[in-house]
Amino acid sequence: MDEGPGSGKRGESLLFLTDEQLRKGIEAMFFAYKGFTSDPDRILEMRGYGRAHHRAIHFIHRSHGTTVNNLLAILGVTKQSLNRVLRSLIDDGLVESRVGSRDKRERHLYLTEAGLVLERELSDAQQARVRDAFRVAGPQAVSGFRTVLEAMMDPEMRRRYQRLTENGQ
Amino acid sequence: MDEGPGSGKRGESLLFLTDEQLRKGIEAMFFAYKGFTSDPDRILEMRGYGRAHHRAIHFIHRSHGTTVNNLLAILGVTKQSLNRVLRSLIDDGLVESRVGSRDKRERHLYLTEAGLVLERELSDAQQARVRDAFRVAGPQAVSGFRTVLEAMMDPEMRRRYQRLTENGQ
DNA sequence: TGGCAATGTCAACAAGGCTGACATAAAATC
DNA sequence: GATTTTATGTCAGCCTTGTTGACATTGCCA
Repeated sequence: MDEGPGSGKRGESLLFLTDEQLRKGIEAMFFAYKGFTSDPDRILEMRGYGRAHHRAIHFIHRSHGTTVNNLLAILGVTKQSLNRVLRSLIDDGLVESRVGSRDKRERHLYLTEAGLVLERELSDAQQARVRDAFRVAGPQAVSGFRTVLEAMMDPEMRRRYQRLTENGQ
Repeated sequence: MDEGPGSGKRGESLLFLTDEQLRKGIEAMFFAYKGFTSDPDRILEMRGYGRAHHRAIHFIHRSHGTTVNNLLAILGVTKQSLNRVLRSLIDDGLVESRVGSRDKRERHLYLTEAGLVLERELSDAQQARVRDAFRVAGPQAVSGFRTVLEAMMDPEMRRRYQRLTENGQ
């Protein structure tokens, strides 16, 4: 390793900020994210869906009646990209799109009964893995895990995340 | 929330395993991973590369002279998929492929000077974000972060991760 | 009434996964 | 020494999911 920025030990209490420690963290993110998505991916595949469908289902479930625009902002994709996914979910009867009552331009999105069933299935699979990991790691580690992840988000996404998690606390 | 598996409080010390806590963890992974990759992605885009190129560059740098087969196992993709990426990196003079001396069927992969430059650029961008997050969160949180991520990996990937991180400790 | 906002849709393109098939060279094995 | 297996590369085609650009509809609002 060369002496790039952040190399070496800058102080007795900063040993966790060496290049080597940072690299471990980076690689841990890579490998963990793979595991994180692998269980739901297997379920989605059987239905002919992909990760994008899971994300849409998750956040529609999370915020019943959310608008398309809001969903776009949370997911951070283009409307054309989201629309493709949403179309298939609506056509398959997993998501319902209702015209807004206050503002009739808006569409409010809800999971149907069938949508809730799939959501539960995906959620169970993903939660099982996260729960096991949390249990093995313990409460203190989990707290640290969340703290670091939050610090890693883009400010705009952090705001959205915090807004999502503060209700339902 | 319904009473799915893992719902509710099972004991005074298990409040961190409620569905709500798990969901926060899941959403934190989603939002954090976005931030985690956004800085390198911007650099890659200027060169006409994508995430797959970054991953290849990272692990070739990490393990100088690794074989194609080894890289395939670490990345968890097909050889056709990796080959496409590797081809462009070799053609662009960022990666060198040398015939193995012991086993001449194998190709050993190395970053060239130009490859090292790009690696450093990508690495600096990603490390800057992770370093800031680590610094803000503190050593204890970082330790918990790594513990949870490790517990979240597939066993096979965890073994690979640990093998990678134990040398160069 | 005119303009802006929310949504949907068509078309085209790119990245990066995948499968299947086939080729070559070298190692390993019988 | 002949055969099989391994490591790699490559062609072709398919899928998901992201992108841009253009355009239409509807409805809110000033």
